[in-house]
Amino acid sequence: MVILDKQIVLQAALKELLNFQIFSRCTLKDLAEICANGEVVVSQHRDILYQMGEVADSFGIVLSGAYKLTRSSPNGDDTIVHFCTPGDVIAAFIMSQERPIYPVSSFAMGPSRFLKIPKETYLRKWKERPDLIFNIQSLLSTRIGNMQMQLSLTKAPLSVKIAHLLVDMLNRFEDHGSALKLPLTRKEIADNLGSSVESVIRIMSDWTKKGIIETQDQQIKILKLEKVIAELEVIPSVK
Amino acid sequence: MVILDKQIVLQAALKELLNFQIFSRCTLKDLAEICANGEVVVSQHRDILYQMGEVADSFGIVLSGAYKLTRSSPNGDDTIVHFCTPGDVIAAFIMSQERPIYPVSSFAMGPSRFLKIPKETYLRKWKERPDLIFNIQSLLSTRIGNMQMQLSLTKAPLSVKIAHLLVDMLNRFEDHGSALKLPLTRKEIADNLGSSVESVIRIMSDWTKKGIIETQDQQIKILKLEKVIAELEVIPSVK
DNA sequence: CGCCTCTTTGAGCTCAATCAAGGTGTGTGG
DNA sequence: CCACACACCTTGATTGAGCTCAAAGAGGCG
Repeated sequence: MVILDKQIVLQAALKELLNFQIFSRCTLKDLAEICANGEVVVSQHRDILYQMGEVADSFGIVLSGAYKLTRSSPNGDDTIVHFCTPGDVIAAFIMSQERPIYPVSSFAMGPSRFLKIPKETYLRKWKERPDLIFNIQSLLSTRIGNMQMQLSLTKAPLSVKIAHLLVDMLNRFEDHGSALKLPLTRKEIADNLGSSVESVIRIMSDWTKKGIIETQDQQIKILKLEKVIAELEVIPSVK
Repeated sequence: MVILDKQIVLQAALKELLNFQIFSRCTLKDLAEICANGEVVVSQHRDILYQMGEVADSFGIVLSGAYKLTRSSPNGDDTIVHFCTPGDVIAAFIMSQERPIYPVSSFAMGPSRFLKIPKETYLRKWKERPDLIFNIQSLLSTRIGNMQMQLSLTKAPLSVKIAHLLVDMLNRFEDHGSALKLPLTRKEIADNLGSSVESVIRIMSDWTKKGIIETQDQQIKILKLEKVIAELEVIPSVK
């Protein structure tokens, strides 16, 4: 009975996958193969999905909600390396390694769902499909592009970085209006940008006062997108 | 005659490729296929290989020397996104896109050599070889790992970042002793770490005075590796 | 010889980190 | 049900690492 349930849930998940670009050219039958022995994981806020350093025996795709990828340093503070939103793959890149190790930890941000696929399926099914690999590669290069952008912003003032992050996050959920569809705390923003919570708060409070953004229940809403984008163009005067 | 020359040069280059891990499992015959219509580009210091924003019709592998990947911002300062050393591929990740555009510019650092391969060869030969694609993917994930590491160092003091960079660069040329095998200016270090030249100089001058490093002709030599590594562990005291 | 790149040093200033303290809402165990 | 812990947000005061600006010396090159 439980097994039957799982099958049903999996079937439903497969249909969801069709919406994501990576699988846009797949049929349901394809997906059934590709996701063989897959399992839908339902996570609560702050649940851990993968632990950095563990041997990686599975990977997967974010179905709904969001997961943050963190890398913890010896002392307390960890860095958020990436926010994974629906359609994002987690750990797929390392599946082709001999004995893969998760390079980062993954935590759920709010209630989320994840389609977990065993490594074996990857080796047996994914490897044979260049089209899939390329799609993953293009996801990867998007990710790299983002990171490069972030790196090139290191010299920029904090307000620019925050603005950039908000705009970026908003773009991912284009269809859902001006509110970020995931609970994003100021601490998380700080951990992602490599700054302190207090500084982030100071800037965002300012924006809130000016009516540029609004926060309710950790759901950030951007009221005046133009103003946020204007922040991005605060380029120090060039001679 | 010229063509013959080119063929000879190419043949020699193919042999060099055998030393790199990506091709470790290839035969010379394989390589001849993979590098069909390839061409060895000889670059001088500061020569540009690829221009950010241009349509990408070729990619390739660094044979010797080094290239820096830079991303220039609207105002003057550009960021160095990656240092490519022998065995590194450039632009291979974007070859599978419809109409790829170089996302960064590539400049030679000192005299360097690059094996340039047309996009067409990629589409006809590389695509069919999952093993190659995986090797590229693993290069990519190494690159991502590095960037993540760099991101997680954003909060660290500048000295830690510099130390990290030096150790990282040294590890790439493991066999060649304690000197970095590429001309690396302080400006370039600054551009890579997102800091100012002056700050980099201040820290490195200090190290030079202490006899930890030595610079001759932009060749940085690490005299006391332990001391540099010790810098990495300057973890702010935790309560 | 003038131009360019790279390095160096000093002085002043600024952004954001740190420290400190307080507020709110939620879960949890006595 | 209260107390306590915990996660998150907020504000103020202080401080320092590193940026900016300025000025100059040292090769290398056409």
